[in-house]
Amino acid sequence: MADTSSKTRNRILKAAWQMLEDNQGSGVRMSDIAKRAGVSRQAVYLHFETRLDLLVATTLYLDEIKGIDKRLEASRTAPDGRSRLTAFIDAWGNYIPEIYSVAKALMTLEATDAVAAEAWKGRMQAVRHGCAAAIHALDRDGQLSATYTVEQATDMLWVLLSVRSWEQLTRDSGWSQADYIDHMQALARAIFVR
Amino acid sequence: MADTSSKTRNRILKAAWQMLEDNQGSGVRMSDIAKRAGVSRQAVYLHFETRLDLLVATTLYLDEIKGIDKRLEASRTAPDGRSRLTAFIDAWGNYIPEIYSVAKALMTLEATDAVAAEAWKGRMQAVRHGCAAAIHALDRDGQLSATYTVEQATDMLWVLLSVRSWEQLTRDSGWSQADYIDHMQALARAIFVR
DNA sequence: GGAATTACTTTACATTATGTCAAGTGAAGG
DNA sequence: CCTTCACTTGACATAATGTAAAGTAATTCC
Repeated sequence: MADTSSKTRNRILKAAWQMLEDNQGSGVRMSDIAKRAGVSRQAVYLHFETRLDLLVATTLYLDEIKGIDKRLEASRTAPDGRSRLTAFIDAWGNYIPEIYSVAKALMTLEATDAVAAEAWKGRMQAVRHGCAAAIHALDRDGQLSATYTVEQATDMLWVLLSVRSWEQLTRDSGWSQADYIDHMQALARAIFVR
Repeated sequence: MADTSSKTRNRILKAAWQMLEDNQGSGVRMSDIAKRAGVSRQAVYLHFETRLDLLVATTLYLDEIKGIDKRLEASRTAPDGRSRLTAFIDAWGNYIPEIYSVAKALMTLEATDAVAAEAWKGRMQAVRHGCAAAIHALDRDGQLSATYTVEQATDMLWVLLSVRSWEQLTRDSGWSQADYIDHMQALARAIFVR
């Protein structure tokens, strides 16, 4: 069954997620996932051609489970650019820790595998679109700081809200999640809002 | 000869550097480096215990060749905190592209190898010290924005000046090196200088 | 009720890069 | 002449991904 809805397929996805969560996204092998799902290693390959395919499918699975679309919608319906920016940072910034482990595994592949790099890039483009939408909203309100073009502001916001930046601040520098959100919101308002 | 100054050892380091530069830090094997250096693969292991050791040695080799210490000195002798911050961003920010390929190879290992993670962390701590020094100078002048503690400002500057952030802006978003430097300097002044 | 299909298991193997091991070579130096 | 040093040569261990082929047990179809 190459279908996207199969009991086994879902068990594998859940196992992959849990396994990555337990190990913070590193050192998880196909055989570990298979074992956790209670199937043979080959069964995994029956549902996912490669490890990369499985990881990508796991991020999509998480997006669905976690209802990220709905959560991002709050920022889309914000009354003005400024509050939209704040809401977007809240929604995306708080989603990062929930997907971090799976994202980490994908980022690890990214470095050595060109196909994985493309896949990760695609996923991150979605975030960039969110950034762009927030900046555009600000611009439409005539509230975007003159220091930045729409393009530049989008790029900068995208970097600030990257998984890597989140990782460095919360993991390496020990910031709490609340501090991260608060500071990012304050920083974004300080530099982007006129 | 386990010495740090040996003709062959230096040839290997140079070959590693060139090879990584040519391939942007990915897909470079020990055998490729050996071939380029004109020695056997085993000769490389005679001088460097592991691939990680070789990569770390290559970054140190680059630091020396490029004279990074001297270049960072300019920021240390700046007359005031504000100019010190600007000078530091100029020095470090312009050093990143010169070491990027080697750094990339190290960052790739970082994801899977705990020892590599430690090594990379150590190298990045040096950058953090530079950030801390610049922020401290600003603070001594009574010029640090009230929005940040010294600690927080250091962490934030460290993220902004991380290799990952540079990578995303210049590689993924297509910023020129000059744009990167200018914007980082302007941003840092805007948020950190009172 | 027998045949075919489906989903999965089991076992074995190819691949690729790192790192180890042991024996050999050729030149420099006492 | 003999030893030591720096390096070479070739073989092997390891670890994980991915492939291949044959087998099994349950369901479905006629």
